[in-house]
Amino acid sequence: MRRKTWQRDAVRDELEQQSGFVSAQGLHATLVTQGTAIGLATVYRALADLASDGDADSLQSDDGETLYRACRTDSHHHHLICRQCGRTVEIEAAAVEKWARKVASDNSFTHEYHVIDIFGLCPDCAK
Amino acid sequence: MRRKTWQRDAVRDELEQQSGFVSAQGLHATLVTQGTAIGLATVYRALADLASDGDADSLQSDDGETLYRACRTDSHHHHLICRQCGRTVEIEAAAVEKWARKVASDNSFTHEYHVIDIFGLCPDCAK
DNA sequence: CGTGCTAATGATAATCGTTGTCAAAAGTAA
DNA sequence: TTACTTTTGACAACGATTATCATTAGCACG
Repeated sequence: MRRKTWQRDAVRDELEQQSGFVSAQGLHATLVTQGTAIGLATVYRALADLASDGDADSLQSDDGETLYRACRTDSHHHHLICRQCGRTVEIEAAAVEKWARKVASDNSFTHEYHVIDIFGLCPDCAK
Repeated sequence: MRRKTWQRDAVRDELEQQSGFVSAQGLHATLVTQGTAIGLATVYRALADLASDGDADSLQSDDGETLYRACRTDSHHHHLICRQCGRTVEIEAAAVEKWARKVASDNSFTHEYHVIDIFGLCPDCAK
């Protein structure tokens, strides 16, 4: 049985506050800076639980960190992210949304959600 | 100036021998088992060079390893993943690949790569 | 051929994200 | 309350990767 603790709530709330993907360490640092005394291991555990409950997406960044994002099934958007400076551009993806839903239903998968993000080098960092 | 060494050749040859993705450690182990005395750090460096030269693809596995594959542009694919049991279905995404590249170039981003994964509940887990 | 310069190697130490450990603290049902 | 059990958190441990640095060996060029 999963118990309700203020730590889990704090992690969930802070994750929902974030616009994009965050690392466990980053989220922990944010919480601590805000005056929330919470252990790093607890943040890792809370995020792992959120991800396995389907309340968060997770993916591996190219430098080996696990990144998390609050799972928004309603209105979510995608990002084009510069891997050098972190600059992001919001992108329209209606066609891809539809494609993702179709792939899922073609394979009889339900409760579909997806992680679609594009990375690259922005013009300024390309030189 | 990049010098030619038998170690780099050994890594490249062995990588081309492999059918799918391999980790640096795995490739090193294979080489050593075959009687090739080569250092682990050298394998890491050779693979990183191959990847940055565009001769190999690299990606992060879900357990945090960097995996390498000799570059074959026709075998890039994405996954439909059951978030309950982990069962995965490989999916073709040629149209989405093209879309991702277009989004990147429309915004003058170069060296594009993307994270596209679809999650859901497979038929068995849906009940 | 040497000879000199310097990139590459490899054993090992260091780093970094993450997970395991375990005693203490706190949620929950009675 | 009480009893039981999960969760927490400080810290140790772990595994993949990277840095260090003395040694080795490509690769011009004489």
